Amino acid sequence: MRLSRYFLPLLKETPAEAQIVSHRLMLRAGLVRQEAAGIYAWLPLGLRVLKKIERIVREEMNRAGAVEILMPTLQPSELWKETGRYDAYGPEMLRLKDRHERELLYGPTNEDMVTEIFRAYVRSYKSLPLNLYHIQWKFRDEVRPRFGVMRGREFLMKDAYSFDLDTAGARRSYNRMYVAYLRTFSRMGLVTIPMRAETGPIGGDLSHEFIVLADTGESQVYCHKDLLEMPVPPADVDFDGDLEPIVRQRTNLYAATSDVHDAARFEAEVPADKRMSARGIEVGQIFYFGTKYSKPMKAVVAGPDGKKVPVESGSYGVGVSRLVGAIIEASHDEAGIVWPEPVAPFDIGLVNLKTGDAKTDAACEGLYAKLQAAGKDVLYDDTAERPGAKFAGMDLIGLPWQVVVGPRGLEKGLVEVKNRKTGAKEELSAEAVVNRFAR
RNA sequence: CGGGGCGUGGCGCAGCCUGGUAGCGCAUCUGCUUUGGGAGCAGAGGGUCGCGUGUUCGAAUCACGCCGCCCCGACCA
Repeated sequence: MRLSRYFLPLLKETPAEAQIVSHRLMLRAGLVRQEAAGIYAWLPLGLRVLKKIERIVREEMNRAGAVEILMPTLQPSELWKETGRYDAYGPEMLRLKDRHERELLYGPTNEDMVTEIFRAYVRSYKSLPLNLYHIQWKFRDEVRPRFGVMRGREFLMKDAYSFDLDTAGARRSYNRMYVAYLRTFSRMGLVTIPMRAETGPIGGDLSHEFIVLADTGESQVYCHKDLLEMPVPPADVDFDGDLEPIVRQRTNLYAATSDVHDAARFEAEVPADKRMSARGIEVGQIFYFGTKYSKPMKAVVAGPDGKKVPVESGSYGVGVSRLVGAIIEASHDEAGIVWPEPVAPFDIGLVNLKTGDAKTDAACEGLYAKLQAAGKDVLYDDTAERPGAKFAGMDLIGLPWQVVVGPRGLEKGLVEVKNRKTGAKEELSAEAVVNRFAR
């Protein structure tokens, strides 16, 4: 992408409303624009990140055997009345009426609807286990939206729902999501710790929150330090096999959010030098809730004995839009964002220090073409800005690599490659740069 | 929902207390000079001060009402 033809509104000054660093940087780097409290428009650069995160989530869900669907944002009130949640959910649910005075709601979650879909088609235990997920916008009319996209009212969430014949099966489904989440967040460059958590209004009796440690996090968490060093399950982990050892390796160690924290147990179970208390951002949560929805909604299947039983379910959420903020909280410096490569909006920022200079332009065009041919996403700054402004802009938007081309280096036949994260710079020939990034 | 704060060119702010019809920096546009870490000079355009009502000869400024946004707390992916 040529910057001169792109839409990248960078802000030199920080908008007054933004308090935390990820929000400030998202506004300054032109990722999002706030349209109302907790409601954001995604600008080109932010959308690219959102899509990359979404893709990783999708790949790992599919790997774990979940099946993607897409449910609507608007739902009829009837489903929610069946489960009793229409009244129970309260003012956080946005309710509206269509022209025929029919009651609709903007979905804050989808247990009711997915259970309706399940019961409409599935009759036998032979169709189980089943895990249906979608990635869709949600709306929760939070009393107090804040922290930019970290606590928006409208947000993009991946929500998965598992269906099993019995509790043992449900436990296996839960474990699959547990392991899938470890992989998902790790691929985004995040260190997450699964923590025992309260189940909240969703219901159920087994739940873990996946927490990214960050000083600005909303949750106070307590855990065993070794959880930070746990190996991430490999890509070829067998999701049809026994995942219990992987899960237990972690759940054996103390980890809890403040809601369920037990100080006495913490001190008894964790040696003093291994105790860690910190702030964290919740980026995902998994629940097992059994027959909470299948019973009232009569989502039943015939078991091997021919008897109909309500299915055992769980739900599994990932805050996709929240992750954009969470990743920035976990990865930035004074100059701006430092994107982990897998979620960076572009792989490489190509900086032309002197547009209009024939040799510099030619060298840049050559690199731009070859790097793209090598499969890299390149943002080519071909604008007439001054070098200083270009450097500052590139650092702000945080692309992992900067390739800097100017007359001074070209005299020696060299261009500069800078690693945004380490700040390390090296001078290479244009050819060597292409080879560096070619796979 | 309780408490606090803010709303003035695109952005960041001053002016408000002590009413007299709007100012600064950045950005934008033009020209010249610059060009390896957010350039310099000269010039130009752009706002009737969130909305409404009231007080007053006169309201960005005072009063009342409304709307929007932010922060702290309780609640949540």
